[in-house]
Amino acid sequence: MSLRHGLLGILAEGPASGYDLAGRFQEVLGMVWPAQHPKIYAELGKLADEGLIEVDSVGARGRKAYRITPEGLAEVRRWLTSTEVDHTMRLQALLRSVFFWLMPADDLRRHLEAEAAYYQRTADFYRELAAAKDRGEYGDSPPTQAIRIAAEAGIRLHQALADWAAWAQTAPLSTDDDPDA
Amino acid sequence: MSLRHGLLGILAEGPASGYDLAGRFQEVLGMVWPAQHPKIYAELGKLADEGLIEVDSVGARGRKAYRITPEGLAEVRRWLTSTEVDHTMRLQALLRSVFFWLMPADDLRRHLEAEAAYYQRTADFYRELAAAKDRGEYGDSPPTQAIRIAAEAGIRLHQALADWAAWAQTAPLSTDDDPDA
DNA sequence: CTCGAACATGTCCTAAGGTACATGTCCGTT
DNA sequence: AACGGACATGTACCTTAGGACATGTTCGAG
Repeated sequence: MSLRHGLLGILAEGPASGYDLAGRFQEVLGMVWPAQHPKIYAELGKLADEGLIEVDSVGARGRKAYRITPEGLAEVRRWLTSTEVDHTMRLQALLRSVFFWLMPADDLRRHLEAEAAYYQRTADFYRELAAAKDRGEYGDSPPTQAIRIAAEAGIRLHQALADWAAWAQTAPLSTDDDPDA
Repeated sequence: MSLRHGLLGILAEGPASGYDLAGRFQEVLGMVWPAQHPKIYAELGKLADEGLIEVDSVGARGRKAYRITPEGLAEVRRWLTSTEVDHTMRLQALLRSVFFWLMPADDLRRHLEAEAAYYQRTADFYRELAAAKDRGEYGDSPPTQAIRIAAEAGIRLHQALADWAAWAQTAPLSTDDDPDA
């Protein structure tokens, strides 16, 4: 249940509406923790019921901005410092790699090339994000510095996968070329 | 819905029981695609209903070994070659890093050290696995070669995270040292 | 022969995630 | 004045994941 803490963490930066939060999860956070607006609105309702957040203001078009409460701030801090990190890494690309031997050699080559290109693109995206932060385009507030650190992980992870996909094309593997079996 | 394809892929290597599959998912696959036995038994039932696998033999202690059918094999191949890769990378450690600025500096330092140690350990685990494969301890059948490739990804990803955690300790970050707020 | 560990399969319930559906507002352009 | 796009919030439903519970068997060690 990390979504609630993700929401609390973003709200710790300042008040935001469900729509705002959905946007944030879409752009940057979405690559590391996808969340759709229905889940977000539902979770915000629960957090408000529990007193971890409260309505800050109601604006035009029914916009409801939430503000984190002291209890909510304490809860994110507790999560960050006192709970075990879940190291689960569900990567479909890696699951697929276990079954590469079932792919015709030609399809596999194309697949690895596409994968390498995708990961390289994504690594470059994070590289650009990091560069923009380093140029000071987003200021240097603590939240911005933290996102810079997260971006570095994005760069390193995706570059590692891009290099891996390139390496995999040179690795020995007898593929099963007969699709009729 | 990758679990079904994960099961089909393992069964493509040869007949296995739900218990066997749970074991396989626990050891190696578990790090990339966790699955508990209740899910596995349920999915095996569905796969059998759809004719993608069938009961191969019933042994002692109610052991039911399943065998992949030609339709099942075609389905894994279809999944591998004709479906889009889901690049979602849900990493709690990365989500947390976005909120590092909320952690007291001392807790953060300890946290990053523990994280670095964990990732280094895991990278070394995959390194040992890869070395064993390279020494030929598991033969050199196509499935073994594929697992060697997957292990390489495990090494690179976890090493990247270990290096990142070490780097993060040197990155500029004004943390919020006041837990009462 | 007894007992514990590993073998072996399953049900049930809850939580979490994802898609589709549904509704209404405000603003800028044509 | 009409319309489209971005803003904004929600409900309903279905699938997937995970933990708790439940049951019975075989085998080896003491």
